[in-house]
Amino acid sequence: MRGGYTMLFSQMFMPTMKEDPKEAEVLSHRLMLRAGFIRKLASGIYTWLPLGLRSLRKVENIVREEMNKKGAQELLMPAVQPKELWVESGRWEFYGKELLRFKDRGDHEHCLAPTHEEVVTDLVRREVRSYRELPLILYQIQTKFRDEIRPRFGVMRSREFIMKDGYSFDADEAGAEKSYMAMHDAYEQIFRRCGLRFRAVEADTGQIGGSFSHEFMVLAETGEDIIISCNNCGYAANLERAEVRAVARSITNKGGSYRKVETPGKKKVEDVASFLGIEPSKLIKTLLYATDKGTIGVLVAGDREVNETKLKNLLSLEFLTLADEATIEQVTGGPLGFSGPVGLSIPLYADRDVLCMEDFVVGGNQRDVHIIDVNLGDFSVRDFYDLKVACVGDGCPRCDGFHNATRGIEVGHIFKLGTKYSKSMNATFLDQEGKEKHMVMGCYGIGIGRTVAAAIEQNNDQFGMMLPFSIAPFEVEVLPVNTSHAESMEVADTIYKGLLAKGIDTVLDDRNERPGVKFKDCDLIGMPLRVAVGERGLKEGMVDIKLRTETEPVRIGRDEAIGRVLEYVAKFRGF
RNA sequence: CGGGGCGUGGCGCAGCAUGGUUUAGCGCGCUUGCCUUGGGAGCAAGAGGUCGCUGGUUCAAAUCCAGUCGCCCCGACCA
Repeated sequence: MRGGYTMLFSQMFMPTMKEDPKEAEVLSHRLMLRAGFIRKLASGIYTWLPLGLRSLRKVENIVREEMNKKGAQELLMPAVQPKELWVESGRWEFYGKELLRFKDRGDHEHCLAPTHEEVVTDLVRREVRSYRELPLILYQIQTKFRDEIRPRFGVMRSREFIMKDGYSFDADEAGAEKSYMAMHDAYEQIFRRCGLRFRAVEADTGQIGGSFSHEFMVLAETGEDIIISCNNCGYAANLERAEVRAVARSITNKGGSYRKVETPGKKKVEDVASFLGIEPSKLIKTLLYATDKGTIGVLVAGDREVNETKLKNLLSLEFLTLADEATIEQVTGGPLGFSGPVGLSIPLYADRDVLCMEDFVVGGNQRDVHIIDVNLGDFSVRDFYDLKVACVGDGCPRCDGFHNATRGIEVGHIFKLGTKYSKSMNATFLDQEGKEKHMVMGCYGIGIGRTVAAAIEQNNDQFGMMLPFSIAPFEVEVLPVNTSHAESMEVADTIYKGLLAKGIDTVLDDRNERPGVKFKDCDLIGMPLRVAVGERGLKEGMVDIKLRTETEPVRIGRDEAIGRVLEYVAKFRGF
């Protein structure tokens, strides 16, 4: 039996654990270790064991099917890539330490690929000459490596990971949008079929520009990302992207009545506010940033944070960081913690909240001094923009609703690249008029392993995993309660073989273990459907069928078991 | 990279402040036998650790000191 298709637990390599391993913090990680899905080799580097691999493959196949349905074609690109391509795209320099670099014996520099824009663009530019060959969507399912700052949560954020990455090449913007929408559609199908509760949210497009980027977020308390969504309309975005509705200015106070007050040693907003006996929202924070376009100042309400992504995009900045103390003193004349807009000569950008503030407090640009009763007429800013980090309760930019916040796990990201890579790497084609044009690209990623982990994170109970039929390692487990009871084994074997013959992904727990051990393992691994065959039931010719999601089994005649299982599978497997 | 913590049989831990009664211990797991079989049983007998590594202090180091490696957790990246 060994070496063949092993669907007998007695012969399967499935090291389950009764106790929680110390290294695991989040639930999915713990369960994946306990259920024998994965084992760690090194920080952020994991082996997928047979059970886990079965789930991983099922996700992969769902991805393949849905990608293929959209006309995308699978290929497989190298993980080791020469430096030259990355220099050409400009990313050898920009990618940073996440890009693992090394030299081969000939002293040539290479990297372990974290993503494949360079290679796929190089491939396509060599082979595609004509608009007739476009559009083209290529994808692969392949191991990537990113030397993450801090790997954690097991396979959720690992350094080596399996990713589906796809790339579209179109002749024009309209085509690129079509490809993008096709991928968006495919992703919806993929995550739906994986049984995930998810949401596609708008994401930042950053330096690449363009207006299209969505992240597919699996909703989970332990998610690392924050999703802002409207309680009224369909608007949803990640935190760095989330916009806030503009509010009309209702203040007419022209100012001119401000005065300085002593605020000895009060640098933080909270300290100043409590010292003056006012709410932090009555203050305006003046933050100085060092940028590639010089030092700038940003004004935001005292109780809010500046969204640096918004700021970066607004001013098309390459580089943005908070100014150091020396710069602050030089620009404002006062120390850190006492900066204010009054009298400053650097460019000031204000959050729109400031428009609705009156008689507020700002720093006095000198030690231990703040200014109170300040109004908009008392200083000048370039303009007012949406610059703050969105919060629960903020107004939706699209309707009259308000923002909610939830946590999510990013399992997919689709991105309109435009001509960033086709320009830097000169990927062109001849259009209908014989003119040379740059291809318009998109890229589309799915973390395959992360998707498995996210599904577990979202589907579990105190006993273990509760994966859906579509991605559980097996669909059905036949569990003979006592393997030394001949009739039990006979009936179990008949049902097991009968289900296999019907194309049901079935496993037989034929281990000579005590019942408790087998039931616990079955629950831990989260077999969607369990058929328990025991001496007791058989006395009446019955076996027990139980869905993992139900608490009580259904007792049914032994000869009807296969038929009933087929009904369940038909109902829940779907697709 | 900064801050915190941990490295002791396969897993989870105790022992370490106050070096020597410890032949380094416990639970789970593992092996063998008996027994048991509808929710991680019971009894008995076993196997398995140069206490992360290197160096130092000492008559004596799991225990003290230094260095080093690995891992985990909290903050800056991304699928």
